[in-house]
Order: sequence, then structure tokens, then C-alpha cells
Amino acid sequence: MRERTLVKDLAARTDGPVTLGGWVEKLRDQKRIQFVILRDESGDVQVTYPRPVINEQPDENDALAAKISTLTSGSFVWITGRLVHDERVKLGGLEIQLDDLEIVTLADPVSPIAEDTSIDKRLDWRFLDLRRTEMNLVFQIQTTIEAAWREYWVENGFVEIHSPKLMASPSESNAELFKLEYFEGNAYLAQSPQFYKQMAMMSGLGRVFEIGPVFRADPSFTSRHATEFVSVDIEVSWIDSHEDIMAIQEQLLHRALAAVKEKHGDAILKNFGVEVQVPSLPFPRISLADAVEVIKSRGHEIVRGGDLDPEGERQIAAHIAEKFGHEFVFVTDYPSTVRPFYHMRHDDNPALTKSYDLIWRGTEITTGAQREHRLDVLTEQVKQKGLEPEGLQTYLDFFKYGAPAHGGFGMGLLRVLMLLLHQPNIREVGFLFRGPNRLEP
RNA sequence: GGUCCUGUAGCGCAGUUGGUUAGCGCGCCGCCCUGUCACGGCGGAGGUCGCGGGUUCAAGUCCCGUCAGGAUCGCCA
Repeated sequence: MRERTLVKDLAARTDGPVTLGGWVEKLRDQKRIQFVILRDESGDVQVTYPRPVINEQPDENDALAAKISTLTSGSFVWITGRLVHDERVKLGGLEIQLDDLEIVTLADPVSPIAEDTSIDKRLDWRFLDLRRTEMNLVFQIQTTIEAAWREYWVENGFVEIHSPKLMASPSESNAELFKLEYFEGNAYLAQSPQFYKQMAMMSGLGRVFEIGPVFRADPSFTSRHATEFVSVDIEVSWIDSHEDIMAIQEQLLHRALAAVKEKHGDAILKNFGVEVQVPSLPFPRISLADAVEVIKSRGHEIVRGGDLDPEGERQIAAHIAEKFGHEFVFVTDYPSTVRPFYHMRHDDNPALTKSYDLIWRGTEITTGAQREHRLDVLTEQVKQKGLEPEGLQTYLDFFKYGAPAHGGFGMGLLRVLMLLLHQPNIREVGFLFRGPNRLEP
């Protein structure tokens, strides 16, 4: 492979020969001197070509100058030249004096999108949209976040699992599952790794994590829903309550945001105008009942029965921000009526579950809970929810031969990125969005 | 799925109480320009006004339907 220098490494290099590969961001084609702004995955650099002069006039027959003139925005090229640090150049104080140019492929000169194009049209041409520096940065940040989490998990004895996404039967509720043909019968796409990560507990794995796709057949048209998205899941044995899960989650977020601030803080400020806040520990906690009272006192009447509506989530976040200066809040102890059958209930108050939602700046990013691990209690809760235990037999069998106390959470990766970068929509931070009306590209 | 809003050139928008040739900015093309850096100057091309129907002498503009998108609610991560 040809030796290729990245733009970001040029500043630290001494002047001299260099080879770059990238695409043409901009061409300033003047009579006596030509400038190409070249971009690669790491940044932009100016490439300069002063035309050779004959009899005090630019050489009309110079082949390299003619080749530069044919360049269009977006074309991929190899550049060989000499690096020169030069204070005159506003773009990084350096430039490449061009010696040779190899056109790999010319681009159509008219781009179907621009930076100010609406999100839907940009999604049609996502590969062009992602060439933007800030979009490239999103995925570098995502990589940093996941690396920080994996580091924590490995240090703390977690094991990675990859649960299947094809399932024989619905796991939680029928309506939101995608049904597909599977040989002679049908299969469903997993809406969550919930049952399988619990199975890992009964498999004796102790602590597990999974970062993987989940599928929801909800026709949701909001800025924070997708039909396929990446879920970050953990499940942990030997816990005493959901509090243990919350303690792990706040450490994970603290760690990830600290890593992001250190590695990308300057770039995020420059590209998104956002100062990354590393949250203090522990995160504030409030019971749902107390949260409802606070929200009422702020003048919002929650219509939804027993749960927070979006305005309620924004109100409690605003309250916590005012009172504690914190962007995160754990809302705990949701009623069993609004939680799934597998959430454990409080011994002294079965109307409430040992569960929580994590809200970041007014948007829910996680649901977590201690799970009910006692088969008889679990089966009773299945019946109370109006479900047939027979339909959940495979799952219930997990608990038949011994089960540890355990719990976990599921966190939406796109929501974390959206909130971190103050983006208005998860579509901005996903590689490719999948929604009710989008399966392409 | 409900409610509200929006569809006009490659992109972002304007378009008056319905009226003759539908404008502006960016981009694109051509020519000019000794270092530009949001380069600049001059010129040019590019639009069956989302689609279908209706009202009218006349529809980008009004009405109905439909499709697409956005916001929000429901639901969730």
C-alpha cells in the first residue's frame, strides 16, 4: 500500500515530500496560481500550484495545471508534493506545494445536497453527508464511548454476549414486533435482548453486556425513535436491588463522557458549539411519586396514567438542573401497572417495581430494573399482566433450575449521541436511519 | 395512528386581494483575475411550482383528494 499521510499529522511534520489521498473540497482556479482544498478523514489542507511561467506569462500548455482545472468538488485524488509551513495560509498555517496529481475518480460537479439541506434529503445521500467533518466526528466519538464502556466492562468482570435477533415467538408484546417468513413458518426480529441476557445469568456468566441492534415495529414519527437501533445492554447477577444497576450505569456514563471530553472536547466545541459536561457522581435520584408532585407544583398536569409524559420528563429534568445543577436524573420505583411482568416488585409494596428510567436533559435514555428471579412469583406476574405462561415457556424454563438475583438496563446509543451533541434528531447521529418510511439507502 | 405545519431550479428560500415573461442567494457552466483562503469581476444555463381532480375568462396562489417530509402527542431506548 502506498504510504499516505493524514492531514491531521501534517502540522507536526517537518517540511518535505509528502503524499496525501483525499477528495477535493474546493478548487480556486486562478490564472497564475491554483489552490485545491483537499479533505481526508482527518481534516482539510490547502494544496498550491503556482503555474510555470514562460516569458512572464503562465505556461498555457502546462499539463498539470490543465489537469487541476478539470477537478470537480468531491473527486478523489492522490496528491504528491512538498509540505511547507507558511503563516500566510489561514487553514492550519501550512500547505502542500503540488508536484503531481493523480485523479482516482472524478465526481459529478453538482451535489444533490448541501450543508443546509433538510435531514431527509441528506439521508438519501448519506454517504455525501457523512463526508462533512462534523459527521465524521460523530463516529469517532461513538468509537471513543464504546471503547470506554468496554474498558470498564473488562475491568469489572463483564462478559460480552451476542444474542440472536431471530426469535420463534414474541418476547414482550406482540404489536411492536416485526414478523417475517422463516422457511415453512414465521420468525420475529428481537425487540430487545432482554430474555437472552437474563438467560446468561442462569448460565452462570455473572455479568454480561451486549451492544447490538434491536427492532421495533412501532410506527413512531418522532425525533427520537427508529425501527432499528443499537441498544446497549447489561445484566448483572448477585445484586441487592436496582440501586446496584444505577450505580454501574452512572459510572459507565461518567467514564464515557470523561473520555469524550478529553479526546474530542475541543473538536466538539468547534464543530457543534457544545461544551461537553462530565456529570458528577452520584446522579440525582427521585422516586416517580415524588417526581409527579414536583411536576405538578411546576404547573404541568400529567395525563398519562402512572408514568411520565414527555413534558413531565422535561419538567423533572428542569427541576433537577435548577436544584442540583445536574443533567441526569434517575426516576425510580415505577408502578407495576406500567412496567413489564419481569420487573421485580418491592417486598413491602407490590404496587411498585424495583425499576428506574434514566433521563438526560429531559429525554429518556434508559430503562433498568431488578428482575423477578423466583419462578412462582414470576409466573404469577405473567398471569396478572394477562399473558399466557405457555407462550413464555422457553423463557420461564430459564428459572426452573436455579436463578440468582439479577438486574440490568437497556440504553439507546443514538439517544446518547444525540443528547451529547445537542442534536435535534437521532437521524443526525446514526450511520443510516431506519424508520417506518425509510429502508433506503 | 391523531393533531398542526411544509412541498416552487442541484440546494436554501421569496412569490401581494388569483392576472400576462415565476424571482433571489448558494451551487453549476464559460470568460477574466499573481497567494487565494466565505477569493473577486463579467456573462450564461437550469423550473410541466410534489401528484390527481375541481372552481374560474384566468391557479404557484382558492377547494377536494392523494403522496412525501417536519414538529408534536400516543409508545418507547
